[in-house]
Amino acid sequence: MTTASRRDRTRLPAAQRRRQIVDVATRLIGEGGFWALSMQDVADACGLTVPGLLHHVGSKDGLLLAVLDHRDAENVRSLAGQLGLGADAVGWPQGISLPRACEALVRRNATQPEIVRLFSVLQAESLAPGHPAAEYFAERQRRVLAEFTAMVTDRVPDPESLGRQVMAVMDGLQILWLRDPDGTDLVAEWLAAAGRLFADLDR
Amino acid sequence: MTTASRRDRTRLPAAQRRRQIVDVATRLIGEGGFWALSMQDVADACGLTVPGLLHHVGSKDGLLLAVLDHRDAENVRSLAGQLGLGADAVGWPQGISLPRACEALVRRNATQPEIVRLFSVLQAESLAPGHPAAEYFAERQRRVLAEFTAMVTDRVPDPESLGRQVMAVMDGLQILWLRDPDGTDLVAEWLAAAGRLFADLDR
DNA sequence: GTCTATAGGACGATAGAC
DNA sequence: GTCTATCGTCCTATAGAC
Repeated sequence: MTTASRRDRTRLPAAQRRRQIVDVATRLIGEGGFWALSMQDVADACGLTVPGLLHHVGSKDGLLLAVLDHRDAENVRSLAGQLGLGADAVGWPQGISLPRACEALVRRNATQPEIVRLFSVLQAESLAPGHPAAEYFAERQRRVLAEFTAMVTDRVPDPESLGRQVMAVMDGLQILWLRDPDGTDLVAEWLAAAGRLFADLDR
Repeated sequence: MTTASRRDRTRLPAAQRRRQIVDVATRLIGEGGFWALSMQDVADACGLTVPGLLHHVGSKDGLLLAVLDHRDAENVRSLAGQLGLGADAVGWPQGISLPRACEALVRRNATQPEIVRLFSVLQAESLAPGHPAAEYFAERQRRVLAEFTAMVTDRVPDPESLGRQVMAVMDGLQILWLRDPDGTDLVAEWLAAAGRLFADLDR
């Protein structure tokens, strides 16, 4: 348990406190999105006052970026482990087919709806030009598209188009699933869609 | 031009004033999302004070629902006209194939990115349980899925699964397109995806 | 029916003491 | 590293003028 029901009065080391703040904020943003997030709620859950919280993250936007950076690192680490690859790969796993990589990604996402909701909500929220995470998600979209495209280059007529369609289906299915978790089987829907998308891919 | 740069002092009929308010709010929500929307900004753009604005829409949530209802009506009307059908159909056009209906929808969406962004942002924002538009989008998702499913029943093995994939691709492509309008051709990407999704559909 | 004036409560952020 | 005090802005509600 990293939260505190009332005021702790404990003086934590900076790194440990920061980790606690990121964990709490990840949970709260996943529940209500970034705009609904109150610094007061985060501070309360950490046993801090609001200025105490701001001392660590600078601003509400700074808190958001800290959460996103931590999730990115966590995702890369976890996916590399799941695929039996070394954790030294800074970005995307090498030497694996796009269908296999996507399936691993979807299977992992299906086990953590709160994290998926955090990304789904923020990805759409950040379509607004001035959003604090706009540049983060723009860069992320460019990076993922480049990785997906590279994995099917020379194997299909239009690799970039297939890459976009794969991204679109994964993101779109996540939204359908989050709004109706019991009526939608994320993994099954993805595998069905993948069968159609990757039909003409030589494996 | 339905906005006012300063205070108008004009006394408009209720229906006309309401229409003006909805138009202004539609634009502002499309630019920054619902959470970033300030009632003060809406009132200013309409030449009103904030309580004057609230008299017409009741609350900020009421304003949001008024915007969504108006867009729904507008979309149905426009799509029916585009497909050469009567405007008496309350819901979805009858007697038309799913691929044709989707193509018409995508072609129309490609001409109005601001409206598409409004729906994309709100759809994701409303994944948060307490969001004022949560029930609206949940109902909308059920309705669209039922309509899509009905249009391919008895023509594919798993009509509901295909319906979900079609919804997912359309929503997902819109997000990719909105973040990179110049690098993404929404209609072309949809047609390419549709070719894969509807491959085994007897037309 | 339509609007102005005003006030309450919550939020993000800053300055400065300990 | 954490606190108290304070500011400006926002949404909402009420009372009452036209």
